[in-house]
Amino acid sequence: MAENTQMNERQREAMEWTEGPELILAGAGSGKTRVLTHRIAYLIREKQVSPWNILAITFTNKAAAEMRSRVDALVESGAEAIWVATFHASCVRILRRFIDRIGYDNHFSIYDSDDQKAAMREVMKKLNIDPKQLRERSVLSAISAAKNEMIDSERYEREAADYLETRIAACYRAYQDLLRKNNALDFDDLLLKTVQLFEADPDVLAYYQERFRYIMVDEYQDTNTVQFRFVELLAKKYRNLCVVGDDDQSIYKFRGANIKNILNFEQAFPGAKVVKLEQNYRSSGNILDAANGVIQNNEGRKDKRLWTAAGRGEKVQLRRYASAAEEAEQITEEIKVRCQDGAYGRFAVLYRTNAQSRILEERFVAAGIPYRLVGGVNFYQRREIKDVLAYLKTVANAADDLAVQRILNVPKRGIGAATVSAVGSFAADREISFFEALREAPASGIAGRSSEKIQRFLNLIAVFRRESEKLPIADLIRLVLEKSGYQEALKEEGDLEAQARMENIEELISKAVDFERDLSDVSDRAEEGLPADLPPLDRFLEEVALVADIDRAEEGERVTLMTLHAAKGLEFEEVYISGMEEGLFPGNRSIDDSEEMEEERRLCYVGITRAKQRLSLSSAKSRIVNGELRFHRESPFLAEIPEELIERQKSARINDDPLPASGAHRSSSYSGQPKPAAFGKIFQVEHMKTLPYEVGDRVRHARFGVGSVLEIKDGKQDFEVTVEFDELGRRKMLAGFAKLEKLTS
DNA sequence: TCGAGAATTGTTTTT
DNA sequence: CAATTCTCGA
Repeated sequence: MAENTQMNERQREAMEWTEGPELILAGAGSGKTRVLTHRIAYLIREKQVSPWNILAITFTNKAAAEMRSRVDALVESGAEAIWVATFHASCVRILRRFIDRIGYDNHFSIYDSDDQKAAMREVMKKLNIDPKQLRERSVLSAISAAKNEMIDSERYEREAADYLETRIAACYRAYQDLLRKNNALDFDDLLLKTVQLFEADPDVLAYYQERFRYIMVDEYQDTNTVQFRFVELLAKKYRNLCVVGDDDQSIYKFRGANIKNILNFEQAFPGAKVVKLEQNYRSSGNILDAANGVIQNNEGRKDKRLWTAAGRGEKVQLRRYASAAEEAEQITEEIKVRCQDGAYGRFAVLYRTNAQSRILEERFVAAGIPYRLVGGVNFYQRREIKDVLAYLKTVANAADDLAVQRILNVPKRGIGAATVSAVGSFAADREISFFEALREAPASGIAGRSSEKIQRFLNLIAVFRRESEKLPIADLIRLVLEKSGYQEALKEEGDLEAQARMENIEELISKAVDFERDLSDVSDRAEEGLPADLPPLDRFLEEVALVADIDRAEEGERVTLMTLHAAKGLEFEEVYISGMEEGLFPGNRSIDDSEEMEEERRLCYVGITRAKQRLSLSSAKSRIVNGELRFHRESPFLAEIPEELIERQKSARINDDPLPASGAHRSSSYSGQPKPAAFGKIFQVEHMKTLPYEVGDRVRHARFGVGSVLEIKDGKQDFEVTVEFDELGRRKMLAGFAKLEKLTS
């Protein structure tokens, strides 16, 4: 929505209420970000509030960045002083400064989910718990749930009701000890420790209460109990708390989001002003009514109904296909037909699970339609990136045993599991860190034959540490790659995958360059009187820990492919939601649980309301899930859309054999059956015969620049394309990975 | 100690 | 189906 259009009455009312608690119930597409940003500008301009006293909290980095730039555009001066950050980033900032007050070291590492898994594995080994009996995953999620509810390990132990919980309690305690020993916090700890800090140290709390006199929280329906407490504590003194949310868009229950936070806001903050934003500026009437039709089946929601001044628009398209392959093919085809002007950015294809993206991607590549895949495997989770980061972490925080262990034998140095466990138990005996144990190992003969190799490793790290003092991070990474032999090992592998890894590392390096440039630009920390002693490397690692994905340049017009969750907060002219099937969306687990069903329904509501002009919902009669062919009926949500809004089409390829009755078996899996001959034959992708370019074409690569295609070879999974780049010379790459763009000139 | 091949296992969704 | 873990031979 354009920033300069007039605000409607409700929006203005919400904006102008600045003193005391306020709940803004902002339906999808009702302009809530607009209200928030204008409210900030209003506080500063009309109410003479210092930007310094404003805190705006979001959930995602994307949302924070978006809000930041819109506020910057609106506020003429002093905008940098406004704190706009995610919950996690805010907490890190506070903890870096004050966590020593509750007995931690300010230089803590932040563990991501992989680190957590590794830590838990170690814990369970130590406690002699069979990982088959009790999965580390489920222990971790139990711990996470506990932390979200602010239950520490002691209390968990006390309240453990059965044997299983007792075991988990033991893991919890040991896990927490391990993190503590490694000087690390996990994501949940960031919030929990901040709240504990506030509760333990009135001075710190008072400092931040005074600082943040005006607090705004976006996506309030997604807050969990710790987050609520965090906000509640901060707002306690001035009570200028404004939360914006939509209970119908609460889709993160699995992550501890407590929908009661929004439903009971008025009880928690008596005298709260409540404003409902119900006018939708995004979708056409039919789409909006479809959304309303679905969501009204949920109970226990705040009463509201979105309306629009726009016309009916096109009807909602409902499609039924014979197979997931056909679905993907038809969606691709339709987009191609509907997009004559090449403005592919208008389209998005949404789905329930990331696994569904692959089949779509294949078709997009085959059709030569540019697309952008959001989510999936995080950039920072890739092996090579984690390896490099582990080197950096080792340099920055030698107490981070996990990082040290990760790189000790990467690349291969002939230091194996036997040595690691010997050094590990040596470290445990002496109560020293793994790294220190490594240092002493050669002398005390612990490591035996590996002593020399360990010594070489230690020297390597010592060099890095020395150099890290004076080198920019990017150069340090290059040094690590070279001296550690990592680069050479990759080169030796020599295949395209190795090259892709190298490219990713290059991307990390350029990220580091950007980071340090930004750092020298404006340092918002400096003016806050933060001890400037936090070295750039530490800050870089911190940033990287809190950012899920690298923001790849969004150059060019591309169709967006992403999960429904990732789509929240976005909008597109035309939206395709694929896989509208019972058993997939809603998932099998949700079907006999009404709370889960409501969550899925909200997710469906979120998906529908992303569409501005045209919405297409499709399902496939058969689809391969986890390697087995499954048959699904249409999602029950489709039946909740009023018939008169719908335009239906059914694939001619569907035969009308009835599907088995629903209650018969919960998973309608037919895995044992022989495949009908029709499958595979008809839908076989004729091996991506169509790349959008051919030999001799001029193409552009996101980073390598412009070049000419020399050769296209039919590889195992993808085409191998050789390009002669003008600047960088000859490179071989996978077509799917390199995403080359044909130049028309 | 390491790599290749076999076996097994799993799914939501993410800061 | 694909990613991870396991097992075994060298």
